[in-house]
Amino acid sequence: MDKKTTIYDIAREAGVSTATVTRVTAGSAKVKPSTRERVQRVIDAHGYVPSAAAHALEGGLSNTIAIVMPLSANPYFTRLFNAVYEEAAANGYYAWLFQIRENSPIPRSLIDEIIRRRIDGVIFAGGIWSEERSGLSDALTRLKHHMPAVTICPPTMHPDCICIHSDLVSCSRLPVRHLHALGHRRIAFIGGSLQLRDSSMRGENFLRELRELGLPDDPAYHVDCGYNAESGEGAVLRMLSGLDRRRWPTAIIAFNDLMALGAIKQLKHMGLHLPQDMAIIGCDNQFFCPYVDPPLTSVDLHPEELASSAVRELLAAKGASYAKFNLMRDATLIVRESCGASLGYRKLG
Amino acid sequence: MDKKTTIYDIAREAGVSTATVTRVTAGSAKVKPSTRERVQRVIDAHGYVPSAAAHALEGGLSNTIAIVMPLSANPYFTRLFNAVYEEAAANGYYAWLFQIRENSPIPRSLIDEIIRRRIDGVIFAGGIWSEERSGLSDALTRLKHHMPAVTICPPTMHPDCICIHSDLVSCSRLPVRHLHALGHRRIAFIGGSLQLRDSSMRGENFLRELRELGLPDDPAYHVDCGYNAESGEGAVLRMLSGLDRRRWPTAIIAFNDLMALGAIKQLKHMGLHLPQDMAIIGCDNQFFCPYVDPPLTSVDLHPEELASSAVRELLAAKGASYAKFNLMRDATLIVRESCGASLGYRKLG
DNA sequence: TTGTACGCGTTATCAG
DNA sequence: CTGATAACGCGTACAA
Repeated sequence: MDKKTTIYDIAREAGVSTATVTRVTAGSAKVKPSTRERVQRVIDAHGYVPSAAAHALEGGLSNTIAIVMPLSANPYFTRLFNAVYEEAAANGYYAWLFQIRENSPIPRSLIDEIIRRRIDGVIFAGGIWSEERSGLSDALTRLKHHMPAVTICPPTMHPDCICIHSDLVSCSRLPVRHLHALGHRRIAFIGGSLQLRDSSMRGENFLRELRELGLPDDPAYHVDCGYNAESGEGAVLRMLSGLDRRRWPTAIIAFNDLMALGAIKQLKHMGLHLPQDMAIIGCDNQFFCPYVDPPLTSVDLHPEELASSAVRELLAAKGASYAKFNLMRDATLIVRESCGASLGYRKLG
Repeated sequence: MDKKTTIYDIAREAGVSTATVTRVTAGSAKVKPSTRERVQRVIDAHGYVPSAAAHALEGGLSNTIAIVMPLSANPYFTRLFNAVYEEAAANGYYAWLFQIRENSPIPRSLIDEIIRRRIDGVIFAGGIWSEERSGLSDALTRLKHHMPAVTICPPTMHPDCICIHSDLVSCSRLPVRHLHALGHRRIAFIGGSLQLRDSSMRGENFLRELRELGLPDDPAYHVDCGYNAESGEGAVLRMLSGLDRRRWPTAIIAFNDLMALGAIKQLKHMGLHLPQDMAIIGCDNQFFCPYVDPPLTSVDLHPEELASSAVRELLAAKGASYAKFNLMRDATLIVRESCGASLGYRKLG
């Protein structure tokens, strides 16, 4: 690493003033071609690039938005981030990802860091936060004076953020009604922890749907667990082994596709044939769904659209004093074979 | 957004000098407790946080490393990034992800941006770059004067980077020898484009292994295609439909697990039983491998270790004029059921 | 077309 | 313990 060359070095070596160097780098004002060329030569020779820090200090913007998400291997978050990155880029911004440990609160120091760097706005994503324990509320309050914030997670009442979320009602309704229409009567839900906001809301909605259809809302059909494939495996094992075979559900809805993957493995391991012996529906419509055996029916929450809306709203809110509002995106059921629809028969639960 | 409050505002309102405010925020020097408390109160009231830009200008560091990767849904890159992020955090750094379009060269403007922001070092990841067409070489040359660089991809001869890579020989050898030991004689490889560096090296190594074992290196057993599940599907279809059934391979090695996923779907669709009728081995040992039917045997390239080594070497290289060197990490074969090992029989090709 | 001089927000140095 | 002040690198008025 050479010791950093500054605009002064360039100016001196090219025999011009710093102002002229700026004129060349910014490409803006008129500079005599011969001068411009001479300066450019020196710039190239040194590989000189103006410092963003000095520029920002001088009034330039950081052109950066932050996104805060749980550190997770779940591709849902990759999709979310990629879409944020793309939409930001389309608007001339860079997206900076800050990760937090799953199930631990947003560190105060992280928010400080984001403020320190004078970032233009923040997106908080990750449905699994319980608002109270997550520190989200604190974070929004502290951020309030500095930059706009958007959340992509279950609706928040906090006044200092725009809140973009999936339609958690249709997210439960779609698979339940679909299974019901196929003739299923005993439907189970394996979902993340009831302690956490997103999964408990989904769980509640699930139960409401069952009741509306007059189906049994047996607590044994609702298993609390983690969020990955392994959790799905364990959940199915626990649920079925605790139940007399005649009371087994005929269909399972999983909180996400990872869990569905685990559930399928466990069901096959127990000798069941899918979807004949058990229908299953996941959530997130991940890339692997068409490749699961049987191909996995799943609810698509359209994370890419949530993400691009989030970026647009964030940038629109910038500078202006923005009003809090919620924006909801429909869910879509993508029917494949794991729910048995293609069998063309109506199961009688 | 309030108009930004500066250290001057705090100083004035607390009736002290800016120096004292710094002493309070930095927590370093001695300040009379009563003064400190008074200043802190004003700071809290305004939610004041010192600007990183001004700090950097004054000589402070950015404490940021960049990682440049292809924009991809492949979870391999998520694992890589997450590990970089964690290792960086463990060393007091933030990792900033910059994405580039798959198969397009690294934009000059991106490198400029990274220099502009005075980032402390860069990691380039993504095995699929052909060095010449990727602009990697240019990028390294331009970066040379500004910050150290580490690549995580096939070994580069470029003098201005530390190069960390997987052992591409064992990556081909492990699955080929394993299948050979199981009795397979006609082994195929479906790999990314031969145009690109990583896949062509893997392809060559694959052929060399076949020859060393005296197996047929029929060109029909080597299909060129993309990198996702869909590509895998197509590759299998093209390969098998172009081949007399008696000449079909008895085993397929896929460039990565995504392609293996697609291959498996296509093979089942053609009515084959796995692994009896066809063994298959993937690469990357992704989270879904144990949940594929049959569970997918895969080569683990240990991306997390590549990533953390990259960060450590990068930080070690910082400031010092560093020497170019290569660092190679072994691959590991994770045997599951898709290669038929558990069948305990030796197939005679 | 070009140069001079100041301000941006911080920290560090040095004097009190 | 505290305050005044000089950098830090850049862009931008304003002047020439």
